[in-house]
Amino acid sequence: MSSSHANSQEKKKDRRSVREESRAVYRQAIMQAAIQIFGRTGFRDTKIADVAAEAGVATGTLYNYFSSKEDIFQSILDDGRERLGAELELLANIEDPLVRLRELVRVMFGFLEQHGALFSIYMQIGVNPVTFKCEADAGDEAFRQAILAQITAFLAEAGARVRLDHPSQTLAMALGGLINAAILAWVEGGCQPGLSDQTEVIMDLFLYGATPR
Amino acid sequence: MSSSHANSQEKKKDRRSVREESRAVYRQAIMQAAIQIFGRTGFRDTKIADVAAEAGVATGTLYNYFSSKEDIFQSILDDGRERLGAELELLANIEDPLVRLRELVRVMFGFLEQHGALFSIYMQIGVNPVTFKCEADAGDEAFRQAILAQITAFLAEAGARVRLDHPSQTLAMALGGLINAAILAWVEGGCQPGLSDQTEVIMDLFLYGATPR
Amino acid sequence: MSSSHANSQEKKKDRRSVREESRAVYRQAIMQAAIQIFGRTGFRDTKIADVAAEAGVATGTLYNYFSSKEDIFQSILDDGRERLGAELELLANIEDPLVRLRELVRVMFGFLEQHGALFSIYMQIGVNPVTFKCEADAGDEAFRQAILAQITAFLAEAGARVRLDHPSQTLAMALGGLINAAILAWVEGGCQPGLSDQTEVIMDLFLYGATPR
Amino acid sequence: MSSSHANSQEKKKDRRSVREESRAVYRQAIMQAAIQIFGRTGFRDTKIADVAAEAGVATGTLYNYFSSKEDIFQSILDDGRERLGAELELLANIEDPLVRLRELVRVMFGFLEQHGALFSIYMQIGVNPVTFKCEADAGDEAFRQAILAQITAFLAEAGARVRLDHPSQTLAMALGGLINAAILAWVEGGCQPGLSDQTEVIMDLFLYGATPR
DNA sequence: TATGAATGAGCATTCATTCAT
DNA sequence: TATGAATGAATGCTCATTCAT
Repeated sequence: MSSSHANSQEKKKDRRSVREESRAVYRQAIMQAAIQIFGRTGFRDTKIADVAAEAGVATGTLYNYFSSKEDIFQSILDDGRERLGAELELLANIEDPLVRLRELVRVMFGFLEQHGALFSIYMQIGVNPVTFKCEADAGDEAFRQAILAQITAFLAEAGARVRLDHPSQTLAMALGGLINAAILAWVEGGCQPGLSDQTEVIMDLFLYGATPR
Repeated sequence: MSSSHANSQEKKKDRRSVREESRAVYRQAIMQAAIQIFGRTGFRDTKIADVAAEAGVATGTLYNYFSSKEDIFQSILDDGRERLGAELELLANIEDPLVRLRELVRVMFGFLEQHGALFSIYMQIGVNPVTFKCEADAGDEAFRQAILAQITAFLAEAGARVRLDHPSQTLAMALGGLINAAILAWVEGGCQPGLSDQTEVIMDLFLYGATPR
Repeated sequence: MSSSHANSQEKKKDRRSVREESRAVYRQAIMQAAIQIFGRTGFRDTKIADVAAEAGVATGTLYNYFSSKEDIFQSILDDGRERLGAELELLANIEDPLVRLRELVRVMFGFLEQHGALFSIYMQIGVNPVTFKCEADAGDEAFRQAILAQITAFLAEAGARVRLDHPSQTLAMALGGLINAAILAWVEGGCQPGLSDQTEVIMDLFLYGATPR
Repeated sequence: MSSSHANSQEKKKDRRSVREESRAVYRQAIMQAAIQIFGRTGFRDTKIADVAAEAGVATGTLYNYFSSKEDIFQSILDDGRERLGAELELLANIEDPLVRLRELVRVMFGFLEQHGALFSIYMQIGVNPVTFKCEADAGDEAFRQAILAQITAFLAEAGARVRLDHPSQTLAMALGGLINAAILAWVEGGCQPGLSDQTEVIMDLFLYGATPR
């Protein structure tokens, strides 16, 4: 009897965990599909039906996992931020601030290479603060600012090893621009592998400029 | 009689030119209105009715001057490109390629300051080649490339006055990134006057980098 | 010239009044159609598309005249209330309160005979205070109460000509019940002409009861 | 062995009757829950999920006991009719037809007081023969008619003790209207206890009318 | 048999475009 | 040619029902 009881409990647990796992799997599948479609078509032009089709589920199913089209979009952004944020946190161990800066660039490039489609979602809001309205970009703008703040802090920590006749913010903005330019070129080139290799080039131009020494 | 005939012809001409002028005035009014609304609301979220209201005409009237919502949008872009292109052509007179480069930056910044609302239209397509689909961005991407090509040419013309261990395209891309960064910061700051003043800063960072000499 | 000017003004006026008239015609046509369909199908089961079809217009057209499905429903109720209210006001001239009461019954019966379909709309909210929730019934419940209040007042004015061992409100409630019963029977009988003829019967039963004198 | 056999048969019986009892318990629980929710929200606005939640079962379970949402609704009505019918049958013992009539009113009032929520379900179809369409109201309309027929019969049985210048049906209809009015007032007053006390008032007004003797 | 997630038909509303005046 | 009302296709979301576990 006790075994049967234990068994029943076990089954319940199993069922629950199976269900939870299944939920996670569905959520991920939907988000992956949505990343593809949003990335390809843009938020407004994406039809929920298309996302469902890409995910291989019925439209109604989406609403068992997300409350609305916007919720899906937000969840993708949040998820991406979380992942990138986690990767960036690992940089804290690096002693030298300029090395840390270089690795930050490398991490971002690596992240984009891994999550190409996700990136174009970011493009829809991150690069264009004017177009995309309040609802959706709040969190993301904060994230952009957070990265810029980190770059600024690294530069400040570098002290006299970088120029002091421009404020750290200005230098950070410049590096941000160079990173974006590399990304843009990479996207235009069709997202071919090798973005990470641009790290050295970007850092070289950032640190030493276009003039020969 | 001949005078009367001449008169009649003149009248016809007048009438025709008056009509043409009137058409041009309407077109301009509609485009101005559309720039405001598109800039404020984004392409997809803009309603034709709002553009018409802003322009002070009936919705049907728009379709006497433009064939569709997209046509209006495209016309705005073409118009802007034409104007900026004309301003950039004036640079040809400048001898020194690096001075020419600096003035190119200044011209772009000046243009943006003058056409703030127009700029955010550009944002909707120019900065994000991924999102905005084929129909609309063809012309604009070409324009972007044209500017980059010009920058590249200027840099090539500068010969050994710039580093030769990176291809001119790479340097051009870097300058493009710095320009974009400055623009982005300007927009985030609320498009306050003074963007042109960033020309020196951008060129300084581009040419000499972040490392003290 | 002045004549031409006057003419132009006239035309404008004409156009405006024609337009206003046209608007009114459309509104009425849509409301009539909606009365039919709501009456036949009930609020929830009525599809906007059906109303539009019945009215002979496109679905979008409805929204040029009403802001929502509920707005159409409300407008029908308001309109009906207004008409019935106007008819009831004419009773004020009648001296004898009991005659006035009888004529009130006759007016209500006559109104229903004229607006049969409209009646079943009333049924959807008026008779069932429990089911139909807050949004829609506020105005109508108030109207019901207003009529009951009027009946109550007439009875009070009748003084000792009616029984004083029950409060006027109770008597009014009873008369209301008799009216409703007659209406119900009339509806069940297929809304055949002759409802007004029930006035005397209802008043007779109300005043003298079921017991022979 | 035979005992074991008998035992086994007994067990089967037990098991079956246990199962049947269990089925009945579930059915009742679901119907009770549905009465609450339907009464609160109305048929169309009630979600099966809400009924299931109120009943404390899964949505799928409902469909093991009822074939559809409408089936649940119908079952509630049938059940209520059955119960009320049973109570009304007890009146048969009463000799005097007018006393029987009075007790019929009392039984109905008592039934409503006991089954308040059920009542508002009745309201959704019983009082409004126009709105609620054929599928659902057939049974109920029949029941309404059955009650009216009973009232009519009682009145006919009363012979000259009631007025003969109106057909019994008309008198029955009048009493039905008075009953409804009392119910309506009771509902509007929030279903406070004491509805049964209205029996005397209703009968008094029905029998003697509003005119003092 | 209970479960609860998947299903997908159904529907109110929007808005670019057309067209009669 | 200007007008602005009519048009109707398009789409996000709901929820009764089914079904695999």
